[in-house]
Amino acid sequence: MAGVSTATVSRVLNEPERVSAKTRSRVEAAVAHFDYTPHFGGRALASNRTNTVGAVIPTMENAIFARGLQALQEALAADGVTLVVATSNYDPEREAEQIRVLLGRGVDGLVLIGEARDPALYAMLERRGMPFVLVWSWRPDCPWPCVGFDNRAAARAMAERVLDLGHRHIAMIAGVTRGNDRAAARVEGVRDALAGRGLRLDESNLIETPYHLEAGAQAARRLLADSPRPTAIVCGNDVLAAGALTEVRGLGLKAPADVSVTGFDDIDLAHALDPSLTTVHVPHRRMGQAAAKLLLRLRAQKGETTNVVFETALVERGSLAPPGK
Amino acid sequence: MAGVSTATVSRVLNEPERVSAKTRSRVEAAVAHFDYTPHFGGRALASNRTNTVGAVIPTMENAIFARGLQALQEALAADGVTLVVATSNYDPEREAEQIRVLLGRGVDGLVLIGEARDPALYAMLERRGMPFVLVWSWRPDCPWPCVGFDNRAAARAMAERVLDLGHRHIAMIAGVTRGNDRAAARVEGVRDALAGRGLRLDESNLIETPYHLEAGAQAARRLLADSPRPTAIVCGNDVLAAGALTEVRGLGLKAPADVSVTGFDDIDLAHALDPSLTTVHVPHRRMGQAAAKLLLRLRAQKGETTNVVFETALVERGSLAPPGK
DNA sequence: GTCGCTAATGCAAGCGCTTTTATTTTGTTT
DNA sequence: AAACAAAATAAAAGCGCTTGCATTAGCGAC
Repeated sequence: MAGVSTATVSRVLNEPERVSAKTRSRVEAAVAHFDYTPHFGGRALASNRTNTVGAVIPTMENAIFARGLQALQEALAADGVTLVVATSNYDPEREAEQIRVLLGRGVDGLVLIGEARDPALYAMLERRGMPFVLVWSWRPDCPWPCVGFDNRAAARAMAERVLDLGHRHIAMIAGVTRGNDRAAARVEGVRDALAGRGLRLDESNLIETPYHLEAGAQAARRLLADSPRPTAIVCGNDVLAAGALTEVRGLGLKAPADVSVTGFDDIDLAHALDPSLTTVHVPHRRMGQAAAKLLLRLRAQKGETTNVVFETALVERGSLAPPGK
Repeated sequence: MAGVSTATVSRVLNEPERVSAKTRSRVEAAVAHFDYTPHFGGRALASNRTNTVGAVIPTMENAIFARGLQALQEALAADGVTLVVATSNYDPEREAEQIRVLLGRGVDGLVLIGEARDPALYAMLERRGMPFVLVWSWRPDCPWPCVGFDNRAAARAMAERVLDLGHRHIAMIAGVTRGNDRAAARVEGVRDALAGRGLRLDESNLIETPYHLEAGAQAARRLLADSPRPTAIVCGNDVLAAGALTEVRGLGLKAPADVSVTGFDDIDLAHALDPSLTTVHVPHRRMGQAAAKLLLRLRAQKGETTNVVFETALVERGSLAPPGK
């Protein structure tokens, strides 16, 4: 209709500046008239690019990843890149499988949560030259491009604050650490803090459990049945902490008077609780944006990779107080 | 390597039963050996199918859609279909744009939230023969394939329960109704209930606001500044209700003694609150599964479409009580 | 007007797969 | 063992786009 070859149409769509203004407007008119959309497959086949990146997250069901993901998506969209999200349900095998699915879908980049992962998988990604970035996790000498924060140091800081307030009998409700370096690092951080005061987190004071409200509640029930009761429960995550708080109330106890509770992540819900939750604030959105930026850079040129580390902040709210207060 | 033509490889991958066991295993060995993944673009180009469906949701940031989406994704994955999610941030123009992006990505089906939408958009989808299903919304004579529940009836039932308990001065915090039929239907439902008792929801007792904790809190502050105070605040959504509850506490009032609060959606958080939230339970997961099933059917054959309606249930928890109790 | 140079466009060769059609192999029947 | 049918495989033609290269148009200088 515009009286030009398909090559010109292609150029109008992809590099408009290479086409004269006159032809371009004619082509654009035809495109608009026929409501034409380029065929994705043809495009992918010819250019060997899909302008798609994939992310595998543990779950969409709790809000932990939602905000960061949203920011990631927005930042990618600004560069015309679409985000495809898959979930692993915190299962390493399932994660590997989902990564394969995404590769099969021709993504040209990956965002993965955390670092703990079969080396063979990393090898495969490198062999294929697939750019990827790890988010949510960071440690001083991580060999992969990553954007995150120091889970261990943050957990340590939180536990130290709890100790500073005078707590000595501290229990922890952690996420499942298998295949989850963040959960594991948070446990280590708490151990670090306790060790600094000559204390230790023995087995009876540490419960690992999936990140669900109900699981947090159950864990709290078990911990609080102990005698003497712990005076503080440090949780690996806000959802667990929310569950714990609910259970504290359910047992007829008062937080923080009878037992203090702390969380991690600072999801919205944290200050809707009563008492509002003392937790570790994590800059979800900025992490998502930084991840997008880094991944786009990796994709464009195999340039140097600069890992990005964010600071976390301890947010003190009502759920933490000195013991017996 | 397997000594067969590409045609045979293709068959092994797509219709294994059409290939003899011997050749098949040879091909599979070669596939495994070279870690071969079919090229997505080639596939899409040749078969004109991407095995991808798109969903446009308002936001990932609050948990409302997370669970349903997760279920949708799982159900689609069981059929080898990948879900691509885009967000509109409750903005109709942005939604239209995202739909175009997804079409451009060659999705072969769409899941959209709610029904309110430019007719031209529906026309375009039909013209292209693009299968789609509407979720989260249902009304008796919806002309499009939909899977949802009757928001209006559910809101009405909730408001009637509030009235039954003796409340007469009822206020409402609703979501923004522009381009959001669910939010609008919920307001209508509350109006219906009030009208049934000869009452009405006048302007000073209805605040429309985005679905955020903080917005809910602010709205509650304004409503509770009224004199006399409303004895019950019906919220269009659990997040708003959580914000309202926080504010009630912040004002030094007690729920439900001074003011009852109700929500809608029954997100997890609802029973972690104190008081726990009386709300309308919505079968998110089942909705997601049903949407997947319907969409896959539509995609396979342009057969008859049976809309699916789910029942909602009023879940009474601590935040609702008779006035002054 | 012709020439040379650059900018704009067209030509045509794939990209890696699926699918129809043709051919070969295998198995069955007589 | 020949003849045939059925099953398995190969051959080859695209699918709709991008892109390197060839061609043409446009334009200023002589």
